[in-house]
Amino acid sequence: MHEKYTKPYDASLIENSIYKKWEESGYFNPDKLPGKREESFCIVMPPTNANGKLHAGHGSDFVIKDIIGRYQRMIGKKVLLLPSTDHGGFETQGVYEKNLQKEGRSRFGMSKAQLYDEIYTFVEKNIHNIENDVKKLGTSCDWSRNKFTMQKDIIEKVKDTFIKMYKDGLIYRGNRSIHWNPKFKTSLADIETKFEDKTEPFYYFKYGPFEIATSRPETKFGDKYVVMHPDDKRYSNWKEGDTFEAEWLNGKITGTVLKDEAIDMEFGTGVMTITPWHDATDFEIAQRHGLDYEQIIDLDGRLMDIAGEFSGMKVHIARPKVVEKLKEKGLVTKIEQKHTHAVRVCERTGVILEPQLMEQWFVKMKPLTELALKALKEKRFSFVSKQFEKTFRYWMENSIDWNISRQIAWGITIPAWFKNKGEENEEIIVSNTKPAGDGWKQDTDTFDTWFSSGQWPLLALGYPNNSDFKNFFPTDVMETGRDLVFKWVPKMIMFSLYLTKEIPFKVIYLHGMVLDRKGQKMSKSKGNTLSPLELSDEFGTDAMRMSFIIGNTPGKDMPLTTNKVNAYKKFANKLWNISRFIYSNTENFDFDNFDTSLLEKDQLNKIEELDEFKKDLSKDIDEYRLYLAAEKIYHFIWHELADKIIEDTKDSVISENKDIKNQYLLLKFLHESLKMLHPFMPFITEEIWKDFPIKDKDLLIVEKW
RNA sequence: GCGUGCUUAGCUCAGUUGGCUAGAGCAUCUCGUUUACACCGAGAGGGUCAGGAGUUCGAGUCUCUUAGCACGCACCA
Repeated sequence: MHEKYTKPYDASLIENSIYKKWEESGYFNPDKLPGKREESFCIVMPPTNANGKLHAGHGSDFVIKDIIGRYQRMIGKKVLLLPSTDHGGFETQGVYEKNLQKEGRSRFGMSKAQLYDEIYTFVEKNIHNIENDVKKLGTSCDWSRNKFTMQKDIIEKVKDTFIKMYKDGLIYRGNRSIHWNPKFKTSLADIETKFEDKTEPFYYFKYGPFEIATSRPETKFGDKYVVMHPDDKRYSNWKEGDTFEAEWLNGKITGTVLKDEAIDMEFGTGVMTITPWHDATDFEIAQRHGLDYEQIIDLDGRLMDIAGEFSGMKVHIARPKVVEKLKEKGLVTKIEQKHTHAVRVCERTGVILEPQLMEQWFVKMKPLTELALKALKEKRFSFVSKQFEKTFRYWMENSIDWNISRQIAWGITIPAWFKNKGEENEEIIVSNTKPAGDGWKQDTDTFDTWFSSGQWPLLALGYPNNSDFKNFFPTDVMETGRDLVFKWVPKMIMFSLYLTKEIPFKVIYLHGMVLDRKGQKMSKSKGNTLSPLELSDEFGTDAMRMSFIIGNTPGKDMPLTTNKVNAYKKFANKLWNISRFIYSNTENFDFDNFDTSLLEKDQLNKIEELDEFKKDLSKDIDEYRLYLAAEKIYHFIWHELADKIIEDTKDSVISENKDIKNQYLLLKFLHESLKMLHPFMPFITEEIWKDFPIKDKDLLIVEKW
């Protein structure tokens, strides 16, 4: 009887040493796995952002992939779980700038190169911390292949992709309405923004013969067009191109009437003026009607010279003053104090965004989305939860061109060169090297993070020539959070189809968000976060892993409570005691050489049931019903092995004349149970496996399923 | 406005292709400790499976419909 089993199971005593054993065995590395393994299996793990700590969402993230990986390893495949870190572009720079602020410093007054170097150092340290955290979750990934998006070879390939796409006409330089973050001074893609409801006053102004309504009076300096719906009977006397005189902010102006179907007749007065430079819808109207446009707000978010006495003011300060001036002129007809509307803000920083017209790099999406839709139609990849297929399709059918340039230091520089040829003419060359001749200036912009992470399965495996790429691509499963169904997954599919004609992965498993006990999103500001590491410390990693899986179908959000984690901590202890009982009553039993022909019908039936159970469990895992499989094995061990097998055979193995058939049965059930539970609860099963009476056995992690 | 999901025990949720008496964890109640395990065991209570209609020999499961909730997307001059 082993001393250790006399005490309740204590995860903290064994987890570190077990993980170390696995690492030392080399079995995380597919090249070092024992036995002959024909088939390979690969999951490229979504890169963790280099700027923070692991949160509860990462719990599901790593646990699900690890369960799948461990199972595939046990059924005899060459398994590669590839870990990686993403530089996190804009987000990371934001985190770093906050740190600077705390030190009383700022990035302004620092060269871009200096900022880049400082962030690199910061990130390197963080990556190390994150690695340790991922190990704490029991993740069996191959650290020797760890990849980072800012590695030199990866940067080169990202640039090569850009150049190839430019040559193929899939990337263009365009002057379009983009989302500008005036605080962090960069443009953003649509998916990096979100809407926030704001309740603000809504103003009605007299504008010549019309009444217009707006929530942004401070943008109205240059407006000289009024737009109405062509079917609006109230204004049927006015025709497109009619002009009128109006007293306005800077004195008298001549306005022009436009008719456009984008106007909502129900909203406001049914007439609006347009500000194309600072509103995407207005810009589209202006383009349709061939109008010119003027910038009102600069990149700092301040009014420009056109605003007269208001020039230089931040928009939110100017607004009440502008209204005051209009009031004095007698042009304010009505103010609704509580108008609730959605304002576009930066998803990461919450900063209110200002639409601006700017020259940026855009990816032409249509040819790429068509590739993805075709592959979907041909069922070359599939979603574990079918509902995501619709979301995916919707995004592919409605995506607009993608702004990939960011005006931040922390990112991969865009390999483009500009030469001013006088007036507004600019010559552009896309190349890794400086073009011959004088006057070439390199583009100072960097790529959107998603431009590199979108190519991640390819880049991480060393596309196009690395042997890993040949062995493991296309990968088997993409497992990530359901919020990435349109942010990331389609990009990987499109880049992969474009560059290699292959799909990047066969199966897409999307998990839901982890919520707090009340079903609310976890966030630092609400103070309701549960760190997987704290859970692991308190209840054991194995218990934490089970709680992330059970009772949660793929794609569905899941409230997490410590109560639930505790339930699986109890389960670990139960298994511990089961092992204690079995080992202490089978001492000196020769499991290797037991003659199974001695078994009687009773035992044979039980073993047959065991086989049936295992088949069923395997099927569940094969079809990614991990939540069911975990619950079944839990139930099997507690209510079959403990409640029935042990209870029924107890007397016969405790007595002086031990029944060797039942001893065998107990060990057989324990053997299989440990294997079946191992993907879910790897630490405790590996620990118990140490004492299993088989000679010359290897680690459980590579035991044959 | 468009889309997706949800509504099953007091709470959180499973229930895979329709098929034994609808399950688990937590919570509640009763009993039990010289017992592998009190981080336990034996047992109990608790459900018109949101409402309605339909398909079927049979519906928690499929179809339609009503209501409520959540999330995503679009618009918000």
